[in-house]
Amino acid sequence: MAQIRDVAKRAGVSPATVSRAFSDPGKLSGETLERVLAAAEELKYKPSSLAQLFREKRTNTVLVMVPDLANVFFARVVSGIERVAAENRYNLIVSDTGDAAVTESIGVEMVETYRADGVIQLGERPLSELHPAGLACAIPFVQAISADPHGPYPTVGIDDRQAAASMARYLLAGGHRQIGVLAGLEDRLVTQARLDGFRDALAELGLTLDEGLIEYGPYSMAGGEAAAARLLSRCRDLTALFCMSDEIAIGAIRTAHELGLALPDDLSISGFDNIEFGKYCTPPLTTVMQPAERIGEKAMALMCDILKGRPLQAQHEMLPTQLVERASVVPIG
Amino acid sequence: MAQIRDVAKRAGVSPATVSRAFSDPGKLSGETLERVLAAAEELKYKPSSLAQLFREKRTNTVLVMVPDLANVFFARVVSGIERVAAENRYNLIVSDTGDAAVTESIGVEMVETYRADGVIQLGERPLSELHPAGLACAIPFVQAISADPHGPYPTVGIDDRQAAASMARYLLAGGHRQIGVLAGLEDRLVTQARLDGFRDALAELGLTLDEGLIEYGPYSMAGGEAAAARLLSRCRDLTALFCMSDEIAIGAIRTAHELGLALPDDLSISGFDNIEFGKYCTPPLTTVMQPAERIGEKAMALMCDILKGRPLQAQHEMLPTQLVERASVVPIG
DNA sequence: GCATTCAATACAACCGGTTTCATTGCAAGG
DNA sequence: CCTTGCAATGAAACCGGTTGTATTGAATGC
Repeated sequence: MAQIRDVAKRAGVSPATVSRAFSDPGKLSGETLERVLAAAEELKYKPSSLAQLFREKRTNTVLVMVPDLANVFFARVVSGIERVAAENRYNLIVSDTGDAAVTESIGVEMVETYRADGVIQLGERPLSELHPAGLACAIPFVQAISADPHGPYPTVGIDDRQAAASMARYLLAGGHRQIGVLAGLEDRLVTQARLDGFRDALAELGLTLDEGLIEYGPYSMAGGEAAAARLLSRCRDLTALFCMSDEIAIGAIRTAHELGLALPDDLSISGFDNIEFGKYCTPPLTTVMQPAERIGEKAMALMCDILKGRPLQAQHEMLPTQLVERASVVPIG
Repeated sequence: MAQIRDVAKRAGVSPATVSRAFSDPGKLSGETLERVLAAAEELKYKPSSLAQLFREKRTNTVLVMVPDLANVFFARVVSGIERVAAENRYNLIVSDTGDAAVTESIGVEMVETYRADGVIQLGERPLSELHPAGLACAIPFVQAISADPHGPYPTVGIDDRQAAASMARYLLAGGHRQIGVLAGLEDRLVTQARLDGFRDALAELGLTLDEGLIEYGPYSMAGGEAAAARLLSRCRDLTALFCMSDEIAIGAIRTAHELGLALPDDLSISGFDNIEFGKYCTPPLTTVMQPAERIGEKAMALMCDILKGRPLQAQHEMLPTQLVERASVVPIG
């Protein structure tokens, strides 16, 4: 691979001039510029990113920490991040953090050792636990999805409480009163926020949530399948299931089918997220749309702002959700 | 951030000694080593990866080019790649190439400009088209999924022809003779390979494939939905649908439901890939398991071999598939 | 006791760009 | 005509590690 010195020699100029030909062409006389570019072209010269980045002390790379890459919802968010990253000529290092609790520290280390300029965290694993004091300032950090809007760092997500409340109202408007809740993992903020939303909607009708109708479990199809089995065997008079994610709902649908229930007439089931599969369920899943790609795009845009030193317009972006009416929820009776 | 010189000064040694303390501790006397490590610890010294990589002319990074990140199947492959990459301390730059045809060249450029050490390409987009002459030698390159086993570079995948044949035999053994084929995109090698497998199975019974029963379309749920609609309106006596991917099959199931068909009795539908959602379809999808994670793992392992200069055991890995019997295919009658 | 050898460590070059500062040369102004 | 100023370019330092080579000193052998 040709180097800058080779080009300089061929063009009869100094390396500095070649460097300037690319970074600040206006500084050169037209004739010199032409000669340099021609020489670079002939030698197929491309600056070594490694050398450039070393000099600049930047990596042009953002680390994205994903709890589960195989999860369609996260994959869509990453897809959105990817788009904006490409536009801004950033690379993405994608790390599947799995369920290990320690992995956050690698994010900090990646930045400290100059492997990434910033970290985007998907899902709920606040780095602040590890760097309690002013993490937001210490390293460029953005959290997306199920973010704590009261945390110290910028976040992008939806108003989980509001969104859950809207779905709950929809179920209640259909006359449902015995509504089981297939919540996700109990210790997640997002779970609590959505439960709060559900309670809000109940409260508007003067009702309260029967804690016995809540069944917790992993945010996955298998988790939903199992949770539904537990809940449905315990409570036999439910008319609807409020699921905290589409995957949980899909698992619940399977369980319901296996119990011989006719959906949606015997049991209404609602989801959350609006993953593509929902449309292809039997019956098609009524759910709350979360703008996954746009959340990713916004998160990366925020990261770009931070990295370029621009002031943030907002610390906590809340993107609009939308209730998607399909066939899995019907009015009672 | 503390630098190597700071540590050297504090430990009363030269920077070279500090460097060796990490890269080759055996070279130092026990006492010196201890002093250096203590100093590094106190200053919280971490070597700058940027400087190291620049010196080494390596990036410790592999570029993964994915046609569609939001596709669950690809996501699982990436997940497998990720695992092996992490084990070998490689970073992944993930690039969603979308449907643009030119994006391959960025892979080459990424390597040439020292942004990545090698490229793993998922799906069918042979870089060889751009670098016809001995690409395999020019840059470290591995292709996974629907790979051409006769190409010039290492590949990891399955025996598509064989796998398709096994599913076809299963359908035929169930007595099906009027089998529609929801093929993917016609111009893909993988599509042709699976069609060949289907023909093989027919030939074993002295039958030939009626080209009129093939319907091409995108490898997606929407594609399957549309293709099924076209095929089913054209051919009314089909007893089974052989789909080239689970997503296509899922789309077909939706169409069949909408046409009022009772599945699987009126129509058997088979998939290909074994994505998680297949198990949760109604009816649960009979399909061919492709070991997505293992393909990813193997692809990254191959890449590691190449990058470490180890000889490859095999140029073309074919991982075993397995027929997954569920409820969407039943014998005729 | 002196030469030889080897372990331990320091010195300095190097990776390939970018950038600061110095230098040159030409044009404009007094 | 000489000075001043600016545009264009070159020389060299620099980023922060790694590594080849030189150096030192102690141990070993004869």
